[in-house]
Amino acid sequence: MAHEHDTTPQSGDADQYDFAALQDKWLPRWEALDPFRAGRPGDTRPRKYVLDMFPYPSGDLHMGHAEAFGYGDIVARYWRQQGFDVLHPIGWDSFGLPAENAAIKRGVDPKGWTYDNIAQQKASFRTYAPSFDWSRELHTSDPEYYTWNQWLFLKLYEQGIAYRKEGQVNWCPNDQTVLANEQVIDGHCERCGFEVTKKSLTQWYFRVTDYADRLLDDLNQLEGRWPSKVLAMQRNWIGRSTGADVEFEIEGREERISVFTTRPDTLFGATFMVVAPDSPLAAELAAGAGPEVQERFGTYLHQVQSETEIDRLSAERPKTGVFLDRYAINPVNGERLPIWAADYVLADYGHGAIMAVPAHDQRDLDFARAFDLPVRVVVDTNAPITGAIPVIPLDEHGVPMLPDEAPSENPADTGEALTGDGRMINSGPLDGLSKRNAIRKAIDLLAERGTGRASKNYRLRDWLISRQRYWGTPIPIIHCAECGEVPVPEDQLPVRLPDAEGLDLRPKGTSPLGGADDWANVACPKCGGDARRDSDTMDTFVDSSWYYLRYLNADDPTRAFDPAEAEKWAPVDQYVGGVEHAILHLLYARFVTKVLFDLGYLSFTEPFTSLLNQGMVIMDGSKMSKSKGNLVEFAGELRAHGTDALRVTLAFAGPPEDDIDWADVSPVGSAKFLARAWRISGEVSSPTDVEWKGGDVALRRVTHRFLADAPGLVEAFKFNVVVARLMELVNATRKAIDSGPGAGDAAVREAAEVTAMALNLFAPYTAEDMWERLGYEPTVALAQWRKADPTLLVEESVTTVVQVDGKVRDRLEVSPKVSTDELEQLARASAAVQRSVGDREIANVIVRAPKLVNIATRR
RNA sequence: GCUCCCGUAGCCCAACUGGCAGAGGCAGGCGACUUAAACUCGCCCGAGUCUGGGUUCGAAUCCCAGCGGGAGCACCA
Repeated sequence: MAHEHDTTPQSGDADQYDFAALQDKWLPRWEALDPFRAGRPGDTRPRKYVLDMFPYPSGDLHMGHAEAFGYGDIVARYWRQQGFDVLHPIGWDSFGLPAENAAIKRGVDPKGWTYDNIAQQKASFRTYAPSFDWSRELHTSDPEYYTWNQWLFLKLYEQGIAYRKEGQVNWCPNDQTVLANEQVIDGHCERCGFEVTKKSLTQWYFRVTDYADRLLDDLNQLEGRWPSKVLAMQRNWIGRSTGADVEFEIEGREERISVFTTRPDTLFGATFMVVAPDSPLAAELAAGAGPEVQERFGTYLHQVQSETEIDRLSAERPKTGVFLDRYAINPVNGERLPIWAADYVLADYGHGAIMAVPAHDQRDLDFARAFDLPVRVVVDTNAPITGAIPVIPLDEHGVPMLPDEAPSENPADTGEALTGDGRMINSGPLDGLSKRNAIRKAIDLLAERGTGRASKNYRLRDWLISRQRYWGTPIPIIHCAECGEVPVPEDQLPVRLPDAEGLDLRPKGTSPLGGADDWANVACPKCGGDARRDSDTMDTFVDSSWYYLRYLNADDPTRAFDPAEAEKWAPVDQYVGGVEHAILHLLYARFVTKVLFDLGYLSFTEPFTSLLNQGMVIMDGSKMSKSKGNLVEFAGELRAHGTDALRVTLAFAGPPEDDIDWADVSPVGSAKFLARAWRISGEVSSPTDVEWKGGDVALRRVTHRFLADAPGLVEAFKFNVVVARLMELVNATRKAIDSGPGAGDAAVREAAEVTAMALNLFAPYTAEDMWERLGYEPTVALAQWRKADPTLLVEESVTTVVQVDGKVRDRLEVSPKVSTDELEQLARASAAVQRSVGDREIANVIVRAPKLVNIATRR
């Protein structure tokens, strides 16, 4: 501070940070440079594939898009600066219901509506400046794309993975249409709010359940690379449970009935059997029981089927059911078990029938108490369990307690089923065993007698992919009266979607495509006779299940994707998107990837190596919505603050996976920071070839600490911390200019250059302009990340904290290379320490050189 | 009901995974520049980490219990 510097900013526009001018200036120049095209011939850089979940073209970008694409772009730009050829493509998930709904409501063409939206949204994207390789842009609604959906369908069909069956599907009685599971919100239709019911229809499915074990087990590979929340949700959704299938003889029936149970150890506690009322089995059993039972059952079934999802959602409601006047025989003890039909048993899980053990299952107990059925305890949950050896509990006199008098509470009285571990009682050969051992032994027993075996079941159901909708991929199947289902030959693909013109798109329970007779009536590819095309279209989740592969060769008209390109780029290194797709999309993409692996097209089994889920942008503590009047419009924010300030604000707000409350953040503050950084680039007065070594060491230390730390922070998605560290660097530079060595110092130029280079991740326009003002050619996006100088990372001296009994008593300035012994001597010599220790005896000295010494005294 | 995650300055968030609770921002205060204001620049103010136990030389960090908030699943045998 001994010398003076002229730090007065020059007046005039040259020193006014104007984000709009920067955007106008750089956008056309970048587009001319086209720096983000990946996979150029001869490019020898290592590769990275960074992918954002592609958007549905709703017309404009919103804050959620800004956040997600902003994060994806940080990662893409980062890897580019680390020397990678980065593939960062973009496309449009452009099939789907909103286009069709708009068409119905306003009488417009779904195609025109969709492509208009894309054009509009693309314009917003340009200003927001993500570093996309636009040359690979795809639209799932183009025949060039969906023809490969059809190809995929045919491959799955050949494998028996795509199949048609009749099943219970979600049905909206108001809209007269089938709904996907994801379109049922709390039992209501997401479009009209009507209560959803079930209807039996013949639909196309993909056999996801065949892959259940792999989908579950392979999640272990993703541990630590995917959010644990998503892994948990997928595990939960797949819901594997292990147990046994047990076969019961039925009086008056040839074949035995299988039930699935996770508790074969409690077989001796079974007191009745329950079948799902809406299963064929229930109908058959009732039919065999005489007219009175049949009538009772019919009434009950009718009642069950008229129930809405809402009713079924309530687990609290009382149990209902009817006795079928039939009996099953318990295979382990020959007991007669009455058979009931009750809707707490689901037709499509396990075998649609259960053995009821009311003493040890809460649902069975509730049912037993409602209908006064017997309850038999077979596990003494009060008995201590020691490893594999059963321990017989003693009573207060030291006498071993006999099994029959052991349990203290009777579930029939308390209403609480005993579900814990314990010692088997009243169970013949299983008596005395622990739960785990009893399960094993029960399965052995059943296997010996040929009445059961170990078994697994899943909560996961097969994927219903057919939709009675227009705006989707036509299913490439032809129905022939003679030949049945005939797949469209591959060389006749694509089956193009007919024009919407003249079709009635209103939902009426059948596919609009069925009304396009010219389109639907075709000759059977097999026999040449009259036949009709399948009129359903595919779930749009089929489109998104493999799109990451299409980007690799988006223009190739000869195949869905090139396995050689897949070998080069895939799997995706970094996937970014919303947690709302935690199950459906991600599960389907994982499934399709495994199928393609099995077919020999891919060499990997998981599509997305690492996953980042961004949180939501909220306002005033709650989700933004028009009705709440707390909407933050992306377009308005962009106009007010510009791309860079928005992107910095989103990156700086907190951990990316947390929700961002727009009321808590300050885009104005971000703009100030950017202006501050930008101004520095105009003040630097040293030449581009200045020697760094001559620069101010204190500032250089800050710069190089940043260079050393930022990569790890970016890779850990701690974008907020990187921005904070950049702010620190800018503050330090400002200080060096104003009250340090001044704007001409080499360290100031170095800091400004590093700031520009790093700001490229968050604020591309500001970074580029700084780069130019510092004397470089565009583009900073391709400038390589500087290596930190290790000699600048070690301090000349560090502060050692000296504690006595954990409390800080002194600080010592020492060399970072100080030895443990030396440091201990220094600490012991400290006057403050000696005063603090007093005359107490020193029990232990912990030295963590060079940072800390803790002296523990005997107390 | 079950499972998981999170509680740090007025607010948003850091803290090398056990070693000085503060990197950064917002808000607030003071000052410089200005006729004044805005802008800009500088300085300042700030919690002992939700509560109660435990482990440890040492706990925001690990363990147990509770309180508060959020998310997912919910008759899946």
